[in-house]
Amino acid sequence: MALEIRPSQALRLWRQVHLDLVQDGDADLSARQTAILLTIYLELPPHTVRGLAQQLGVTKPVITRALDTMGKLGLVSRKRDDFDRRNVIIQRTVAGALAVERLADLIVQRSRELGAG
Amino acid sequence: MALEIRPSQALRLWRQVHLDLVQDGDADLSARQTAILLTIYLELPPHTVRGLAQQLGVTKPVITRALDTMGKLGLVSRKRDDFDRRNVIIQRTVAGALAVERLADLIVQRSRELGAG
DNA sequence: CGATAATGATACGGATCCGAAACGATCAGA
DNA sequence: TCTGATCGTTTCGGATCCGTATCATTATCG
Repeated sequence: MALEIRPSQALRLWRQVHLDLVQDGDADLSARQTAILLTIYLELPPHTVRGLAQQLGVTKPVITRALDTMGKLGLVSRKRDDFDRRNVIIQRTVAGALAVERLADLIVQRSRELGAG
Repeated sequence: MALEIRPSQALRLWRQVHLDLVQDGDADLSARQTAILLTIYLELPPHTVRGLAQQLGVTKPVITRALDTMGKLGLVSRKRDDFDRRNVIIQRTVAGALAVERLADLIVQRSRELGAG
Protein backbone atom coordinates (compact mmCIF):
# COMPACT_ATOMS: atom_id res chain seq x y z
CA MET A 1 0.00 0.00 0.00
CA ALA A 2 3.07 2.26 -0.10
CA LEU A 3 2.83 5.33 -2.26
CA GLU A 4 5.05 5.22 -5.33
CA ILE A 5 6.47 8.64 -5.95
CA ARG A 6 9.71 9.77 -7.52
CA PRO A 7 11.86 12.57 -6.11
CA SER A 8 11.16 14.90 -9.01
CA GLN A 9 7.44 14.30 -8.63
CA ALA A 10 7.65 14.93 -4.93
CA LEU A 11 9.35 18.26 -5.49
CA ARG A 12 6.88 19.38 -8.12
CA LEU A 13 3.99 18.44 -5.88
CA TRP A 14 5.55 20.27 -2.95
CA ARG A 15 6.17 23.36 -5.04
CA GLN A 16 2.74 23.46 -6.62
CA VAL A 17 0.85 23.05 -3.37
CA HIS A 18 2.95 25.74 -1.71
CA LEU A 19 2.29 28.02 -4.65
CA ASP A 20 -1.41 27.42 -4.22
CA LEU A 21 -1.23 28.11 -0.51
CA VAL A 22 0.65 31.37 -1.05
CA GLN A 23 -1.71 32.55 -3.76
CA ASP A 24 -4.94 31.53 -2.03
CA GLY A 25 -4.56 34.66 0.05
CA ASP A 26 -5.41 32.83 3.23
CA ALA A 27 -2.91 33.63 5.91
CA ASP A 28 -0.20 31.13 5.10
CA LEU A 29 0.87 29.18 8.13
CA SER A 30 4.47 28.53 9.05
CA ALA A 31 5.87 25.01 9.01
CA ARG A 32 5.41 24.85 12.76
CA GLN A 33 1.85 26.02 12.63
CA THR A 34 1.06 23.54 9.90
CA ALA A 35 2.55 20.70 11.90
CA ILE A 36 0.57 21.76 14.97
CA LEU A 37 -2.70 22.13 13.10
CA LEU A 38 -2.43 18.76 11.40
CA THR A 39 -1.39 17.05 14.61
CA ILE A 40 -4.51 18.38 16.29
CA TYR A 41 -6.73 17.21 13.47
CA LEU A 42 -5.10 13.87 12.76
CA GLU A 43 -4.01 12.54 16.13
CA LEU A 44 -6.35 11.34 18.81
CA PRO A 45 -7.41 13.90 21.42
CA PRO A 46 -6.97 15.18 23.96
CA HIS A 47 -4.25 17.62 22.94
CA THR A 48 -2.41 19.79 25.44
CA VAL A 49 0.21 22.48 25.08
CA ARG A 50 2.81 20.29 26.69
CA GLY A 51 1.95 17.28 24.57
CA LEU A 52 2.18 19.24 21.34
CA ALA A 53 5.46 20.81 22.41
CA GLN A 54 6.90 17.35 23.00
CA GLN A 55 5.66 15.94 19.72
CA LEU A 56 7.10 18.86 17.78
CA GLY A 57 10.30 19.20 19.76
CA VAL A 58 9.70 22.89 20.48
CA THR A 59 9.20 24.95 23.61
CA LYS A 60 5.83 25.60 25.16
CA PRO A 61 5.69 29.31 24.27
CA VAL A 62 5.92 28.31 20.63
CA ILE A 63 2.73 26.29 21.04
CA THR A 64 0.99 29.01 23.01
CA ARG A 65 1.77 31.59 20.35
CA ALA A 66 0.75 29.31 17.51
CA LEU A 67 -2.54 28.62 19.28
CA ASP A 68 -3.06 32.35 19.72
CA THR A 69 -2.58 32.94 16.00
CA MET A 70 -4.64 29.98 14.84
CA GLY A 71 -7.28 30.80 17.41
CA LYS A 72 -7.68 34.25 15.88
CA LEU A 73 -8.09 32.58 12.52
CA GLY A 74 -10.75 30.32 14.03
CA LEU A 75 -8.81 27.17 13.24
CA VAL A 76 -8.65 25.87 16.82
CA SER A 77 -10.06 26.74 20.22
CA ARG A 78 -8.97 26.26 23.81
CA LYS A 79 -10.78 25.01 26.87
CA ARG A 80 -9.70 24.43 30.46
CA ASP A 81 -9.58 20.83 31.58
CA ASP A 82 -12.18 20.52 34.32
CA PHE A 83 -10.44 17.52 35.86
CA ASP A 84 -7.05 19.20 36.08
CA ARG A 85 -7.45 22.91 35.79
CA ARG A 86 -3.78 23.37 35.01
CA ASN A 87 -4.33 21.75 31.64
CA VAL A 88 -5.68 23.38 28.52
CA ILE A 89 -7.47 21.15 26.05
CA ILE A 90 -7.05 22.19 22.44
CA GLN A 91 -10.20 21.61 20.45
CA ARG A 92 -11.02 21.40 16.78
CA THR A 93 -13.38 23.84 15.12
CA VAL A 94 -15.63 23.69 12.09
CA ALA A 95 -13.51 26.25 10.27
CA GLY A 96 -10.37 24.33 11.10
CA ALA A 97 -11.81 21.07 9.88
CA LEU A 98 -12.83 22.75 6.64
CA ALA A 99 -9.37 24.23 6.16
CA VAL A 100 -7.74 20.86 6.71
CA GLU A 101 -10.17 19.26 4.30
CA ARG A 102 -9.39 21.89 1.68
CA LEU A 103 -5.68 21.26 2.10
CA ALA A 104 -6.21 17.53 1.61
CA ASP A 105 -8.21 18.10 -1.56
CA LEU A 106 -5.55 20.47 -2.84
CA ILE A 107 -2.79 17.93 -2.36
CA VAL A 108 -4.85 15.16 -3.94
CA GLN A 109 -5.75 17.30 -6.93
CA ARG A 110 -2.20 18.47 -7.54
CA SER A 111 -0.83 14.97 -7.19
CA ARG A 112 -3.26 13.82 -9.87
CA GLU A 113 -1.84 16.39 -12.23
CA LEU A 114 1.71 15.13 -11.93
CA GLY A 115 3.27 13.77 -15.08
CA ALA A 116 5.79 10.97 -15.23
CA GLY A 117 8.52 13.33 -14.09
CA MET B 1 0.91 8.35 -14.67
CA ALA B 2 -1.21 10.26 -12.14
CA LEU B 3 -0.39 9.72 -8.51
CA GLU B 4 -3.05 7.83 -6.59
CA ILE B 5 -3.37 9.28 -3.16
CA ARG B 6 -6.30 9.53 -0.79
CA PRO B 7 -7.09 12.66 1.24
CA SER B 8 -6.22 11.02 4.54
CA GLN B 9 -2.91 9.84 3.14
CA ALA B 10 -2.19 13.29 1.79
CA LEU B 11 -2.75 14.84 5.19
CA ARG B 12 -0.61 12.30 7.01
CA LEU B 13 2.18 12.81 4.51
CA TRP B 14 1.90 16.59 4.83
CA ARG B 15 1.96 16.40 8.60
CA GLN B 16 4.87 13.99 8.84
CA VAL B 17 7.09 15.90 6.45
CA HIS B 18 6.35 19.16 8.25
CA LEU B 19 7.16 17.48 11.55
CA ASP B 20 10.48 16.34 10.10
CA LEU B 21 11.25 19.81 8.80
CA VAL B 22 10.49 21.42 12.15
CA GLN B 23 12.53 18.89 14.07
CA ASP B 24 15.50 18.84 11.72
CA GLY B 25 16.58 22.07 13.31
CA ASP B 26 17.34 23.64 9.96
CA ALA B 27 15.84 27.08 9.72
CA ASP B 28 12.33 26.22 8.65
CA LEU B 29 11.30 28.24 5.66
CA SER B 30 7.94 29.92 5.31
CA ALA B 31 5.48 28.80 2.66
CA ARG B 32 6.59 31.69 0.50
CA GLN B 33 10.24 30.91 0.87
CA THR B 34 9.62 27.28 0.06
CA ALA B 35 7.70 28.20 -3.06
CA ILE B 36 10.46 30.57 -4.15
CA LEU B 37 13.24 28.07 -3.49
CA LEU B 38 11.54 25.26 -5.37
CA THR B 39 10.65 27.53 -8.25
CA ILE B 40 14.30 28.49 -8.60
CA TYR B 41 15.41 24.86 -8.55
CA LEU B 42 12.64 23.35 -10.66
CA GLU B 43 11.87 25.94 -13.29
CA LEU B 44 14.15 26.85 -16.14
CA PRO B 45 16.49 29.78 -15.54
CA PRO B 46 17.03 32.63 -15.73
CA HIS B 47 15.13 33.76 -12.63
CA THR B 48 14.67 37.40 -11.77
CA VAL B 49 13.08 39.18 -8.84
CA ARG B 50 10.29 40.43 -11.03
CA GLY B 51 9.63 37.05 -12.60
CA LEU B 52 9.43 35.30 -9.26
CA ALA B 53 7.14 38.00 -7.89
CA GLN B 54 4.78 37.44 -10.80
CA GLN B 55 4.80 33.67 -10.52
CA LEU B 56 4.04 33.83 -6.81
CA GLY B 57 1.59 36.70 -6.94
CA VAL B 58 3.50 38.72 -4.35
CA THR B 59 5.28 42.07 -4.35
CA LYS B 60 8.92 42.53 -5.24
CA PRO B 61 10.11 43.33 -1.71
CA VAL B 62 8.84 39.94 -0.63
CA ILE B 63 11.17 38.33 -3.13
CA THR B 64 14.08 40.59 -2.22
CA ARG B 65 13.71 39.78 1.45
CA ALA B 66 13.32 36.08 0.83
CA LEU B 67 16.48 36.14 -1.28
CA ASP B 68 18.28 37.98 1.53
CA THR B 69 17.29 35.30 4.01
CA MET B 70 17.99 32.35 1.75
CA GLY B 71 21.20 33.97 0.62
CA LYS B 72 22.40 34.09 4.22
CA LEU B 73 21.56 30.42 4.49
CA GLY B 74 23.57 29.77 1.34
CA LEU B 75 20.59 28.36 -0.53
CA VAL B 76 20.72 30.82 -3.43
CA SER B 77 22.98 33.56 -4.73
CA ARG B 78 22.52 36.72 -6.79
CA LYS B 79 24.38 38.09 -9.76
CA ARG B 80 23.89 41.17 -11.91
CA ASP B 81 22.80 40.52 -15.46
CA ASP B 82 25.65 41.78 -17.66
CA PHE B 83 23.35 42.31 -20.62
CA ASP B 84 20.82 44.38 -18.70
CA ARG B 85 22.37 45.65 -15.54
CA ARG B 86 18.97 46.46 -14.06
CA ASN B 87 18.28 42.75 -13.72
CA VAL B 88 19.48 40.43 -11.01
CA ILE B 89 19.89 36.82 -11.92
CA ILE B 90 19.13 34.40 -9.09
CA GLN B 91 21.44 31.43 -9.15
CA ARG B 92 21.40 28.02 -7.58
CA THR B 93 24.08 26.92 -5.13
CA VAL B 94 25.51 23.59 -4.11
CA ALA B 95 24.04 23.92 -0.63
CA GLY B 96 20.66 24.81 -2.06
CA ALA B 97 20.68 21.88 -4.43
CA LEU B 98 21.56 19.59 -1.53
CA ALA B 99 18.75 20.99 0.60
CA VAL B 100 16.23 20.50 -2.20
CA GLU B 101 17.49 16.99 -2.74
CA ARG B 102 17.13 16.21 0.94
CA LEU B 103 13.58 17.53 0.90
CA ALA B 104 12.74 15.30 -2.05
CA ASP B 105 14.17 12.24 -0.34
CA LEU B 106 12.25 13.09 2.81
CA ILE B 107 8.94 13.29 0.97
CA VAL B 108 9.63 10.07 -0.92
CA GLN B 109 10.59 8.24 2.24
CA ARG B 110 7.58 9.40 4.20
CA SER B 111 5.23 8.60 1.36
CA ARG B 112 6.58 5.05 1.32
CA GLU B 113 5.65 4.67 4.96
CA LEU B 114 2.02 5.54 4.43
CA GLY B 115 -0.48 2.81 5.17
CA ALA B 116 -3.76 2.27 3.39
CA GLY B 117 -5.34 5.06 5.42
C1' DC C 1 21.02 64.88 -25.09
C1' DG C 2 16.56 64.46 -22.33
C1' DA C 3 12.32 62.31 -20.80
C1' DT C 4 10.24 58.19 -19.56
C1' DA C 5 10.10 53.49 -18.13
C1' DA C 6 11.72 49.45 -15.76
C1' DT C 7 14.39 46.91 -12.22
C1' DG C 8 15.73 45.70 -7.74
C1' DA C 9 16.68 47.62 -3.21
C1' DT C 10 15.53 50.36 0.73
C1' DA C 11 12.80 53.12 4.50
C1' DC C 12 9.05 53.01 7.28
C1' DG C 13 5.63 51.69 10.88
C1' DG C 14 3.43 47.77 12.44
C1' DA C 15 2.90 42.98 13.28
C1' DT C 16 4.70 38.43 14.43
C1' DC C 17 7.91 35.26 16.04
C1' DC C 18 11.94 33.47 18.59
C1' DG C 19 14.36 31.41 23.05
C1' DA C 20 15.08 32.08 27.83
C1' DA C 21 13.37 33.30 32.00
C1' DA C 22 9.96 34.39 35.23
C1' DC C 23 5.10 34.20 36.55
C1' DG C 24 0.43 32.82 38.55
C1' DA C 25 -2.58 29.06 39.04
C1' DT C 26 -3.24 24.42 40.18
C1' DC C 27 -2.24 19.88 41.83
C1' DA C 28 0.04 16.17 44.73
C1' DG C 29 2.18 14.44 48.70
C1' DA C 30 4.15 14.66 53.39
C1' DT D 1 -1.24 23.07 55.68
C1' DC D 2 2.54 23.79 53.08
C1' DT D 3 6.22 22.59 50.13
C1' DG D 4 7.45 21.33 45.66
C1' DA D 5 6.17 20.02 41.07
C1' DT D 6 3.52 20.88 36.94
C1' DC D 7 0.87 23.49 33.59
C1' DG D 8 0.09 27.24 30.43
C1' DT D 9 1.03 32.05 29.94
C1' DT D 10 3.56 36.25 29.91
C1' DT D 11 7.59 39.19 29.59
C1' DC D 12 11.89 40.63 27.58
C1' DG D 13 15.15 42.02 23.96
C1' DG D 14 16.11 40.93 19.44
C1' DA D 15 15.11 39.31 14.95
C1' DT D 16 12.16 38.74 10.88
C1' DC D 17 8.46 39.71 7.99
C1' DC D 18 4.65 42.39 5.96
C1' DG D 19 2.70 46.11 2.42
C1' DT D 20 3.24 50.66 0.76
C1' DA D 21 5.91 54.03 -0.90
C1' DT D 22 10.11 55.72 -2.44
C1' DC D 23 14.92 55.35 -4.06
C1' DA D 24 19.14 54.82 -7.23
C1' DT D 25 20.56 52.62 -11.22
C1' DT D 26 20.01 51.38 -15.82
C1' DA D 27 17.76 51.07 -20.28
C1' DT D 28 14.89 52.85 -24.10
C1' DC D 29 13.46 55.91 -27.40
C1' DG D 30 12.41 60.39 -29.41
